Amino acid sequence: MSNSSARYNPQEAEPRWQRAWDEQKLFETDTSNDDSNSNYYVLEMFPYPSGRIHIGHTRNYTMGDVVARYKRARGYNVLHPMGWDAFGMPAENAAMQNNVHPGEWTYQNIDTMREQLKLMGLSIDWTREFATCDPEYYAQQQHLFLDFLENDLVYRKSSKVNWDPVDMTVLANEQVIDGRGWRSGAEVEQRELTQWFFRISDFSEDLLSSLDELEEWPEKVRLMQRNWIGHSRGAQFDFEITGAPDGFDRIDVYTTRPDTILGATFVGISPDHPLAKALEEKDPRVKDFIAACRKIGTTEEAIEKADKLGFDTGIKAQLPGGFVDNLPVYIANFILMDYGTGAIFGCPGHDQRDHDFAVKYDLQIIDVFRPLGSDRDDSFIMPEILKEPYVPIKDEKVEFIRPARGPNQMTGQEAINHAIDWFEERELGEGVTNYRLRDWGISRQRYWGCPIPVVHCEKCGVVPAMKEDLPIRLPEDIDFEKPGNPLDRHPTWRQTTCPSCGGEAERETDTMDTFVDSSWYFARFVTPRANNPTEPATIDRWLPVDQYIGGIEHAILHLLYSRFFTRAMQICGHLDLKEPFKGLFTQGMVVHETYQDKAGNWLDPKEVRLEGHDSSRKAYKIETGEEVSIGSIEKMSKSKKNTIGPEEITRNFGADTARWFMLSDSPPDRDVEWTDSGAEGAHRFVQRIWRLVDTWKIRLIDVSAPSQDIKLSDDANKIRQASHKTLKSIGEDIEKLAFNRSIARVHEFVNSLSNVSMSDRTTDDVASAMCEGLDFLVQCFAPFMPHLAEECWSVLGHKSLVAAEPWPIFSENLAQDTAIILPVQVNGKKRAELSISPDASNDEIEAATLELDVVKKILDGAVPRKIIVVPKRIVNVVC
RNA sequence: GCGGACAUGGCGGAAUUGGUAGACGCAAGGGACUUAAAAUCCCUCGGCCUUAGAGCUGUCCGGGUUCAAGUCCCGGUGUCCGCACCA
Repeated sequence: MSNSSARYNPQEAEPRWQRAWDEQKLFETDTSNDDSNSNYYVLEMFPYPSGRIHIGHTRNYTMGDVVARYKRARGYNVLHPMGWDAFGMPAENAAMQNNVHPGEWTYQNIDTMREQLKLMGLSIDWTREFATCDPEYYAQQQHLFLDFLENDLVYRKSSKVNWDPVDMTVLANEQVIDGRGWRSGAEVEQRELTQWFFRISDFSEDLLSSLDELEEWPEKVRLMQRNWIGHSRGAQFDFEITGAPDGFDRIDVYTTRPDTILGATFVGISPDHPLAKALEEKDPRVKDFIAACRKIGTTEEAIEKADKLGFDTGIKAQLPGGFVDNLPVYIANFILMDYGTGAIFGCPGHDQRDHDFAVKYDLQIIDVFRPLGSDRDDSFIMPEILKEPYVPIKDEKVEFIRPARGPNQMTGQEAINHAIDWFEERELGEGVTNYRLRDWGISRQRYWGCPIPVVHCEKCGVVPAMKEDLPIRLPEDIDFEKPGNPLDRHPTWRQTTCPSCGGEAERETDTMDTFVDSSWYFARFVTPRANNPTEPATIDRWLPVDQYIGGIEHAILHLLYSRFFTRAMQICGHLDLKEPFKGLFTQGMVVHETYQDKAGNWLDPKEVRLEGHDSSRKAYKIETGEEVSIGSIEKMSKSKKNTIGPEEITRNFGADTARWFMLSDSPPDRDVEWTDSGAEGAHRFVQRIWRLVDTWKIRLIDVSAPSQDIKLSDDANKIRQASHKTLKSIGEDIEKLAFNRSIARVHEFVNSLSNVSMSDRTTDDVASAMCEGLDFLVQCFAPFMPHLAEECWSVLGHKSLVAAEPWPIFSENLAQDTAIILPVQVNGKKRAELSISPDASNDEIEAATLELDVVKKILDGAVPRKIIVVPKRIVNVVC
């Protein structure tokens, strides 16, 4: 069966070993054990079934697979599942374009992609597979929704929402990027709709402060989440107002700079502020102004260009006690209703935006503090004098000129705290913490999503579905002829009875945001067929996920939602922890060169022939011979045609080569450039290992690895030292996910084993050390190239599967060198090397150093001032 | 504007966290084997040099600390990323 030819044939061997693993059910995990210390959960972000696996997926899953196989060898009970994030717009788009049911399209894609993934030889427990569009899964999600409803974690409100006019659905704030829909790219409009919201903002403080404990997360992701949650500390207080409509006698404002209150020269309110709305009804000019504000788009460009617009309402504001007085109240387009109170005071002396506004509307500019050492005089300063606002950096000390006369110095932060105290002492206002994070709107006006399990009853209002009625299934017979939500116009699906009164009622036709589906799937994998969302007895032995791996693009949305969901599930008793992912790793993308012809059309790498190298490289279109330009290296994308399919690589070189190449060279968190020569190089290495093993197999038939206590010849000992050293460093590097370094160590090990010549004169102890060395080698690269490893393992005479073997036992003693080489510096410059026993004392090293010819020559009889010996590192002679 | 990260040969990147800079790989050049090609094996591969040496120089630029700096400190430059009318 195994081929004994000089070349390894992955096309033949890979499926054979995949079958062997399957037959032994090697990767099926028993989650019911009660020894949670030996459990290890490694998970890669599950894919959307778009149709084909792309190379980026492959890199992601290979990383997880290396960890899974390594941890399994280290004796852990490893859980490594796979599923499908299967609801979403593309299925509906396909339905509209090709007249195919979204479900059919999705499940066909899943079948294709599962086959593609299986070619990679991943150690996945496929018995746990599910798709989020399986009714069995979304039934449990509906169950969670009802629990959330009971625990007041979800609510309904009418609000202005982001409406994507192309996808014809609502988007969460997180899904609006530069004012455009994250999927469609269409400019988002504002609409008033009644929507379901998850109370994520109630958890702002916890979500923020717990980030500090996520030590195995990249600092970058934690920082992005910190910024997104957006903590700010300030003061909230009321202005009294005069001249306003009945019922309005004060304006509540929020500020992070209460220390500038004495420089306030106007008050501004949002066009959506209740007071603005009241004024709008009485005064057509206000109505016109507000309409003008709404017209301005929310895109970045629009905001950049937009002028600061203000409308003087004629109302005057003052702080009780007369500290500031007679401030004009403006409606201003730059004030957001959903941050703080929707109203501010303006201090043009110390804020750029307020300054712009003041200049435009000719308002007073007053400064409150100035840089230390400034000799400006203590007086009101008009716009022409204070051309720029003075905005000190946070820790900068400033000198206050109001209210105190004379020196009054403190840093910005001290001043803010001081001002909050000032407000509180006078009972004018209070310190308030604000967050940027808004509640998560989850209603989507789409078909292909999880139905929200509630009904609308004329008599009883909004009534939750009964848990025994779950799942509320999506109807199969749907019509995609018209845009919008097909559930809305389905002839019968909406009609139901009210669970409360039994009368006629209508189903909710909105479905849940697909980010809900991915917010708890990791928990479901532990007991994927349970009759409840989780099995509390089992789940806490497996969560949190020990190592989660995925793209940085999910740094905010998915990872923040999952953290919220875990907390919400804890409140509902489905599990008992707050943080779902203990270790997080964000992997880089696979990128490729781009090619473009004269007309600007992108070309597939397969259509291009390359010539020359370095700066004289040229590319030609194979079909026409026309020279085409070589563009930048970019993320693989269909639009730029610079994609390479995983099958293509598997067909040419086998899965192991692809796996090896994608983890070589580039550190896993950085992008890796796919190049043909790199892939060929990886394949050459596969064959090189095969030759090494194949060469030695005959000689090793009657030999076994040397036992620990046996003394070996120097040659044999060197091999044994290299084996144990390599074993250690590869293990450490895999633990750190430094796959590129592990791979370099494997290369070095192969280089050194290849230097051992096999001849008739090879002694038995060398052969014995080689026996151990080759076993170690195969086990070390097995997590990376599992098929080749099995083939080598079997050729080396083992009856077992290497995938089921424990990691070899490392011995510190055997890794110990008999002599080490110390670099010798004189005045910090390397001049010589010293070969010496590793346990030589510093005195012995000093003495040996001074005996070196080079050192003697340089010293020329002089006595060195100092000799620095760093054990096992370096010697430096100072003279 | 605010916040953050990074900068090492022709290229991707190592460097035990202050201790031999350039591991390992890719590309390139030379040689061996072969009728030839592929495959394989061996050698060279940061720069400089009328002194080819255990020589000088060299990790974005300019300073500093240290016996010793790619690594630490101060000041610049450049690139990339996140957020952004957030009061």
